[in-house]
Amino acid sequence: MTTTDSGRRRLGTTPRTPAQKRVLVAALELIAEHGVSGTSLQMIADAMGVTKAAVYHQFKTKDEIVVGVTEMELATLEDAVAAAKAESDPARARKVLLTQVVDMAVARRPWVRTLQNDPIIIRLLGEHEPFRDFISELFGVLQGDEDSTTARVSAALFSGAIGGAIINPLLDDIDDATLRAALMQFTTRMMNLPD
Amino acid sequence: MTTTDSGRRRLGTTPRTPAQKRVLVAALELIAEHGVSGTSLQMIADAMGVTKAAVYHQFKTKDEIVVGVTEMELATLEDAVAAAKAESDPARARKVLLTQVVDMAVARRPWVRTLQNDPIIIRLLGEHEPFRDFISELFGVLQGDEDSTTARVSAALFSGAIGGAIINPLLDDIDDATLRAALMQFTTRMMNLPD
DNA sequence: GTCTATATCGAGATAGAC
DNA sequence: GTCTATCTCGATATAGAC
Repeated sequence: MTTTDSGRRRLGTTPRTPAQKRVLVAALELIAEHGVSGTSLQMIADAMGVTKAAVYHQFKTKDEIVVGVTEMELATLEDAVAAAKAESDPARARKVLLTQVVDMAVARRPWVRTLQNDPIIIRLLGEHEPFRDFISELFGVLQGDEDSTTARVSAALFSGAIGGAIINPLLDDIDDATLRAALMQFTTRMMNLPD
Repeated sequence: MTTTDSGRRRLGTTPRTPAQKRVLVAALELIAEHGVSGTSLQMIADAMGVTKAAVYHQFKTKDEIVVGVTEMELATLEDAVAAAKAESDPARARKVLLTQVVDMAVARRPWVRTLQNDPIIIRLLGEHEPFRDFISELFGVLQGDEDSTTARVSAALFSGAIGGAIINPLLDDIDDATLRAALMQFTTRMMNLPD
């Protein structure tokens, strides 16, 4: 199925040709490292071993590529949000979601920084409706459907700590498993979750 | 004086003409909003009401402007680091430093995101020796001079949480005082500091 | 689906007058 | 200290052949 329970169109269900997927994969890696503004179509084309014109044949504008890449990555969280919403207990729902978010963030360290901080992605997340809806749904679960200031600050601290810690050069030499464990311990303590 | 106890040259002591200061102030605001790559010299010139050539007369390259802006902002933390190092008790030293860092981060919300996440600033912080030395000194105090994995993860979580929370759109409508209090409560709990 | 070639624009940067 | 004018390069983007 391509729609969620709330009627929203699932992210990542846009049909893509193999050539389009190759563009998105190449663009993802470059954008994660250099940011959107720092990544040119020439760099993407070079990474693929083709010319700029070939890339333009797949996507009409650079914006479409950025949207495509963002959509592809956010899609990995769709299942986590769905699973969390299926839980009846809000605390357990948060636990389920947080575990998945931490896993995803650790597995994709470089991209998380860009997703959370690149000025162009930020603007995109605010202006592109499917992204807005998804983010809003995700943070809704994180806040446990209560709109207290404390809940919002906790959710923001959580996402900031994850995003910030994961890309801090201080932690470059810490392996994924250790980092994941430390982050889970931290988030569990911060957000008063069940073990 | 322009050197620290450890012999390092203090950041922010570079002599600047008034015209240079005007450039840095204009550049700071633009870079904070659009990132380094997203800020052109034309944008800086327009914001100042002069031409590009006038800007180039003050700084030979865009890189020098970026270095200048970064130096100017990091300089606001020099006093905090000095005060912290003057404390004999490591726990109290961290407390002093954290308080100042939180204050600075809250007061300069948009810039903190760029400082921590812009790819070009990141590279600069790693390559420009004065910046490397300062950052290293700052994190040294944060870690309390013990090199355990836990201390490093805590320091990284701290800086990530501050940076991430401060610019999260979720918290845009929370006033500075409330945000500062929430961050202090969080950091105190996270890093096992005295109240 | 990919190519060569090209158009157009804006970027960083410089020369020299005032 | 600022200006006009200009250079060069690389960016996004398009046209049309294979």
